[in-house]
Amino acid sequence: MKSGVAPGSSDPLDPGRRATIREVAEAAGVSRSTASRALTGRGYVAQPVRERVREAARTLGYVPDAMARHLRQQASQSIGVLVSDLSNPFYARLASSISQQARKRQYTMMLVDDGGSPGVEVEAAEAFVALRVAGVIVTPVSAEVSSYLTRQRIPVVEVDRQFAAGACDAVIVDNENAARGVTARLLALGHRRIALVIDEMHWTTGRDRLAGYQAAFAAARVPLDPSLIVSAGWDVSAAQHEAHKLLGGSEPPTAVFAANNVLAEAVWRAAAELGIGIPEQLSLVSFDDVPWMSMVRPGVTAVAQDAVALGEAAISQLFDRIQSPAAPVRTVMLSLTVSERESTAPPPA
Amino acid sequence: MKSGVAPGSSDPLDPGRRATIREVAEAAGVSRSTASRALTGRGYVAQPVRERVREAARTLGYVPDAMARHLRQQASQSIGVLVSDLSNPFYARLASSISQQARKRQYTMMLVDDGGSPGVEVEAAEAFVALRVAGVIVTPVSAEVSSYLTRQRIPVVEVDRQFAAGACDAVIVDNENAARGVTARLLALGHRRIALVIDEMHWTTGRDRLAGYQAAFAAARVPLDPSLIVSAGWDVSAAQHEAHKLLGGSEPPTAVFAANNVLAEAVWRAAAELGIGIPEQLSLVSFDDVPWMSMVRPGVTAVAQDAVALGEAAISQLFDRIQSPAAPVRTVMLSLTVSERESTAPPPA
DNA sequence: GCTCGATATGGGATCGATCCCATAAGCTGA
DNA sequence: TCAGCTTATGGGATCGATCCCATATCGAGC
Repeated sequence: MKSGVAPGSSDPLDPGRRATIREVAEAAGVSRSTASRALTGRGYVAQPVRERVREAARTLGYVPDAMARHLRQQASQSIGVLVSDLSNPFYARLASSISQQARKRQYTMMLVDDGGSPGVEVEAAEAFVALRVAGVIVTPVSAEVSSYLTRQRIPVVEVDRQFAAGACDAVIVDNENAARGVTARLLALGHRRIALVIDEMHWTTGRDRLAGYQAAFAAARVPLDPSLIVSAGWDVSAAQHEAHKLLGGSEPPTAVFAANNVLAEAVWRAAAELGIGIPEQLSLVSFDDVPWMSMVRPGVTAVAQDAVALGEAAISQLFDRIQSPAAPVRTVMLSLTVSERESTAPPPA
Repeated sequence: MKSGVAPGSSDPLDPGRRATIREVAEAAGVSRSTASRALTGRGYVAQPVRERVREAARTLGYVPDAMARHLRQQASQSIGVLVSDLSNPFYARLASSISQQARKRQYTMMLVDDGGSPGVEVEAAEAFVALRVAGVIVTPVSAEVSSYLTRQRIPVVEVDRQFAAGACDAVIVDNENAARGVTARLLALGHRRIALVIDEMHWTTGRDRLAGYQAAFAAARVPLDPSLIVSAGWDVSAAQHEAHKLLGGSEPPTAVFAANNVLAEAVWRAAAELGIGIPEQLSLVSFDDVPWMSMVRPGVTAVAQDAVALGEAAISQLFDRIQSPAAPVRTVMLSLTVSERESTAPPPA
């Protein structure tokens, strides 16, 4: 009668400490090796023994220690995900989609909301390295993350934005085409003073949306007033202030193309404050379709990014990379659709 | 000249494998023990030695293996978080808040979106146990999770909903009071046919919101028509169908209290479809204030839950519990405020 | 001179699971 | 009868970091 545990423990699921495989093996009367084979299903184990071990594990409430397993196997079953702002519905849907896909593949997800800060981003990447994650999906805010993780031999996929073009995989959307499309639509309606409200213009997202906007003007041979390109920053309220200035100015635009959902919200609110009627006095188009755009009246026409598809593409790309680390780097570009609503009309006469 | 690595490796940050503490120690000409002490800062190390070791670690791009460390220390630096639906802004803000707080405390967050499925929830809990997380924060959909994790001696905090009252810590909001308050407001405006559109009525959230609704009727001595309590399920479109039936029926309500933001959205869309004017023909109040409610016209009056405060309270509760596992179980209840907007008015004459 | 304490370092054991290898039994076929 | 194969099991070694303990040196105090 081997003992040593607390006296009178009635519940087998009530150990002072958690059960280890050694205890499972002892309970089943086999060695740790056999117990391990029985539970993982790798290697020879006689049928009755396998069942005895499984039964013992169940009784003891045994849950294998993932740390120990991964340490031995030098590979973990989790992926790291790094997004800019979880409270933005776009990133939330992206994260949700990635979480679901990861679970399907029996991986767990480490998620960090870096709040758009490069410092936090790199810090989180270091934590991922320490945890030896199998791979990382990131919506980058600097070139540092991907290069650091690549140096550390950890597969990375950049999503939405791309900083390390050619150096690591990426899944992005066709920003330029979509931006050109909606801008062209506004031009075709007769608008000439079309403002672009944007956050930044150096990363792929901003750069390409800007490029599409400019390309549409060029194709229509319409001169472009550079003062209509407004850099409005990240914060909703700051952006709202900028939008207020733009719309309330002496020579306001007749249409606005907002480069993301936060900026569209800012423009919408600013227009409401100023009592500017949409679409009679101002046409509005957004990049990134989120629920409120189909709830307000008039509904806001928006370029729809399928965040779920984006997440799925990213994770499938990541697992391809994990499987074949030496395969050539790939950039996947998803095309976009436009959700046509009622926020556009010809400019006021 | 000890060697063995790939020939001609020029970049010190380009190892075939990742550097271990053994290699750092060798590079600095000390033992592993000393290197460990130098890096963790625990125990005696002479100043020059400490600097030599740190320098060697930097040069080699050394990142300690969290698995190995936690295996040895029998404690991990990560927490598990389990939410019902990341694409719902309420859970997204909650997760975002928890992520930020965890990072501040040098913990990483494992996040799972269980999609409201009890099966997935338990599965995720098992993964958390396997990873030996320091604690778990969960918006539970069954009593199983908390009891399982508690049995496994893992600190749990239930947030938003409470299943294991008295058995584990919880952070919830004062659902009953808030529900009674807004219902009373509608009654005071003269409404008698006030519908409650709700998802479930057995968990704390649903039960208490229902109780508050009923209490308001009782206090006002107004009889309550049970057919006005509509169970509309989880899905937006299904809920929209239910709302459509309710509002389009022969004896429609003059006011609706929607028990969460998804249901409010469904009611809002259904009213729009049917051309029912808010607030002239129908007053609407929501539980859980989300951005679109302040963007649509009229704005929707809503009970505001501060998801950020909820997350902060949950995580501080969790760390208290981690520090003192034997402390008495606590339930924290946060009070709520009402965002008064324009979606309510006296009933049509 | 010797003990005592503080400073400083290294050697091995340890955490829990896996996996290579040794061993052995049972069976087939030459 | 024995080699050669399959089936089945157990005994260490291993992953990487930590930490207890042994050891060593130095200076101070008696």
